[in-house]
Amino acid sequence: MTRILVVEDDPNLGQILSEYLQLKGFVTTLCTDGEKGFEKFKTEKYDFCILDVMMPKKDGFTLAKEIREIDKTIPVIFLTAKSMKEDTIEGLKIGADDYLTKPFSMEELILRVQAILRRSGAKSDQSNTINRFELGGLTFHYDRSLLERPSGDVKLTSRENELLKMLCDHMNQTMERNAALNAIWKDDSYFNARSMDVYIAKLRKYLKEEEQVHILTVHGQGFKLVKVE
Amino acid sequence: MTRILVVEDDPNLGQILSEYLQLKGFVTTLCTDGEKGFEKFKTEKYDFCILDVMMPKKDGFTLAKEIREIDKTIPVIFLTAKSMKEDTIEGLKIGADDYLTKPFSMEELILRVQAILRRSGAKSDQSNTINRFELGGLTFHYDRSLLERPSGDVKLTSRENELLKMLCDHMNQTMERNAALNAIWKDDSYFNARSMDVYIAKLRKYLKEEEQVHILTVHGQGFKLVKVE
DNA sequence: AACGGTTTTTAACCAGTTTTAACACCCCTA
DNA sequence: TAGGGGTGTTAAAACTGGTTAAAAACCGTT
Repeated sequence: MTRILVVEDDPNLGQILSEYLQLKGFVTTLCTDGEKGFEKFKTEKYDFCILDVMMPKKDGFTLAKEIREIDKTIPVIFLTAKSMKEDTIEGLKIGADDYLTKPFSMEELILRVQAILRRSGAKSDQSNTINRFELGGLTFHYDRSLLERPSGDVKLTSRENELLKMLCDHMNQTMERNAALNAIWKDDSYFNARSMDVYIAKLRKYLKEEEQVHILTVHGQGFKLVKVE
Repeated sequence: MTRILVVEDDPNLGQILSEYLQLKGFVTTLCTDGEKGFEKFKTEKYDFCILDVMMPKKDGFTLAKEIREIDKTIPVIFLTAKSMKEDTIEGLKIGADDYLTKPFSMEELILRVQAILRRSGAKSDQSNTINRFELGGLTFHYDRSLLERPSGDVKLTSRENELLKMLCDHMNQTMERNAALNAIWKDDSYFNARSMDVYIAKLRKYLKEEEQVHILTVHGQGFKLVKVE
């Protein structure tokens, strides 16, 4: 799971950006100015920042500088309206990982984010991710692809494992179909969608014995892993 | 020391490039087509790639794709005659770190190389590979091709040794099939893939007595050496 | 060059995983 | 309440990997 902090003062663009990233399987937080962005960054854990350069109250460069004081290695992409030389230089000094000049295509943004994540290696995906989930009387170990149950453990296949992980990451929230498909199947085609339905059925079978936990469908949207305390 | 692989089909440009980089303190290898470039990459260790996009036999994108299967994090700069949009997208998909459109100044190239190296951190010094891995109650000595076990040590053959090393280097992450095949077998053909499966089975047999450690398969992707603490 | 032991590849068959397909059912809306 | 799209379920098909053993390649020694 990759959590992205999006700070963009244009609410429309910010919304579109945020939703598109979620569709592609990322978890995002949107802030509309630099100060709010910094508050968010201090209270929650993020793996990636996408920052507008020109913003009221606190500009993107200043924000990046402050963020980098807390986390020196977090990847940062700047969004900038102009492609001026001094902007580029300034950004590089702070340690920007990439630049996008408005207007840009969503596809290009996604590709750049993925390129940077690939380069920065698995260290972020690794240490940040939760590996153990308590599901009532069951325990799910993502790293071991194992679901521990009183009635006997289940070795999960990789698809089962990824899907259950994603449901757990969205515990008590709706996990959108397209987000899961893009994150796990890398493509939200019709057949992959049906494939996912098959896996949901399998997971339901595994979880059946634990009454406190079940996967419910949100018609037309996705699935929700519900845990009753 | 930073070793740069330069693949450029124009011998004049390639020569100038190569010499200029050497002047700046880099160690370079020049290849004049994609196939030769890939051969070089497989047999020697590099820290950086500068690839021409349009080349005979094997273009820069294809080459980069193959290189990235072996080393996912190695920085790549493309040299391209045109600055077309689809080229950019295609390059980003593969994970380009930067672009230079011909003609470019040598100075600009150097600056971009340095910027990327600064960004990707001081991990260029990989000449010191780890030789000893603790696998629960077992100890794997790569340099001695030896797996120490309570029940008796195992002398590993070179394929066993390389494969176990690669799994250990990717501890708790997925080691991709193609990456291993290209790195160890130097070729990801069908039969080599099957050969690898045979070796995975052998390693599993050696590791069987240690419950904390096992190789699990990530269907369609590769294998993951998991260590439970 | 021929031998014997070791390592690696090839082959065949089997087992497990994932996708596709088909059909039934449900939910929403016109 | 009829219709269409979304979902549940099951089973077969397609694909990928596990296992074993024999064949081939390799290597040092004679």
